Amino acid sequence: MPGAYPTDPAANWNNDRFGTLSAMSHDADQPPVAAVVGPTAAGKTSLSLDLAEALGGEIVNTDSMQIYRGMNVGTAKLPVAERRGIPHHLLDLLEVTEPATVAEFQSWARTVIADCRSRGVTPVLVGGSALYTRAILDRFEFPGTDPALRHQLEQELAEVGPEAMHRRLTAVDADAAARIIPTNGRRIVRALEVIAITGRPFSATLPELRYEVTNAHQIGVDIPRPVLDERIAQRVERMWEAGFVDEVRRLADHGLREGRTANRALGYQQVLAFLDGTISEEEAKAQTIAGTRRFARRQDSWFRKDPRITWVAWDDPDRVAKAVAATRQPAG
RNA sequence: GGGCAGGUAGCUCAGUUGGUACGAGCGUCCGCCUGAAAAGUGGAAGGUCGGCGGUUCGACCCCGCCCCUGCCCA
Repeated sequence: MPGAYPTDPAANWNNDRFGTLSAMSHDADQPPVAAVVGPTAAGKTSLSLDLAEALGGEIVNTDSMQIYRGMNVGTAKLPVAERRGIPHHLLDLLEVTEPATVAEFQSWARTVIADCRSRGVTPVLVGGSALYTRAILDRFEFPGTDPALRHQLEQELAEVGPEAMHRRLTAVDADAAARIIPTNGRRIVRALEVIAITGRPFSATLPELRYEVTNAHQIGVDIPRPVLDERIAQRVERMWEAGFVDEVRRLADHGLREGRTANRALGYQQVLAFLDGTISEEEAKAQTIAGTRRFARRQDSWFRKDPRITWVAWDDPDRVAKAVAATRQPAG
């Protein structure tokens, strides 16, 4: 199984991190942008391949974890041999020790999208990271970040707790504080960071549902929860059979534990706990299944409230045709 | 056949010296989310306290019988 994936990014055509920079055109004639969304294990990958083939498109990964080199089995990354010769972008760009961030991903993805379109190719985005997809397609502007400051705030959070930090936030920005629940330390820290950096109130909130990228279309894979739950259990089972534990062990040797984001990935964090002796292997597997189901429900609630998404049933025989039709609809 | 322990929310278990179940974790459902998003976080709905009978003003908690589960002795 290992070896089925590119290990040397330079030899892999996925690695277009420094791809052609072409300004995003607002020309309505250019190819549309398709995005296949939905919960994990619903069948996004397969639909996206069919869609890309039908449209002569290329795949753009919008999955926050498949961007990591070496994280293959656990992220259900499609092996090169199964990609049907279709170019796949934004895979295997980072080492597990490197943090991934939405802002960076947004910029990479937009560059790739513009590049595809400039060549007359339809980008087909695929991934279950709802925030990433929205950050790419909608109008998102991220205030900067300051690692040192962030670190300091997190230190304080660990010491005094979220409520105390929240009171601090209230003092400097009552409006922002009112919108953040006092127990959500993560968001409180980010708000304080942004305020410190910009010297202005933390006004960053989710923008309205409006495409910033022209002629974009989202296709959601609709699947009943009982079916999805079963598929998740089977997928995790197969991951184990495919050597998932070995993959994690190998990545652990490459610093997975020291990472900021990669080691939080579903399955990886559980297997790490198993390797550290905190839980048994069976518990690791069970927790991976449970965690993935929980995640799938969270994804669902994100996508469900986006009325722009065209939903197609996971098992609809005409789903590809429907996805093609949705992508070819006039922009709007 | 006898003994012991236990049968309380979908699951694992707290709890009431008899006065309307104070429950908890998990799950389920619903929600929030701008540089960790496969992360982080809030809320809600769920129980005739194994069954039948008795004692009592009143029982999930006491008594009797029965059923089920686990362990032990024959």
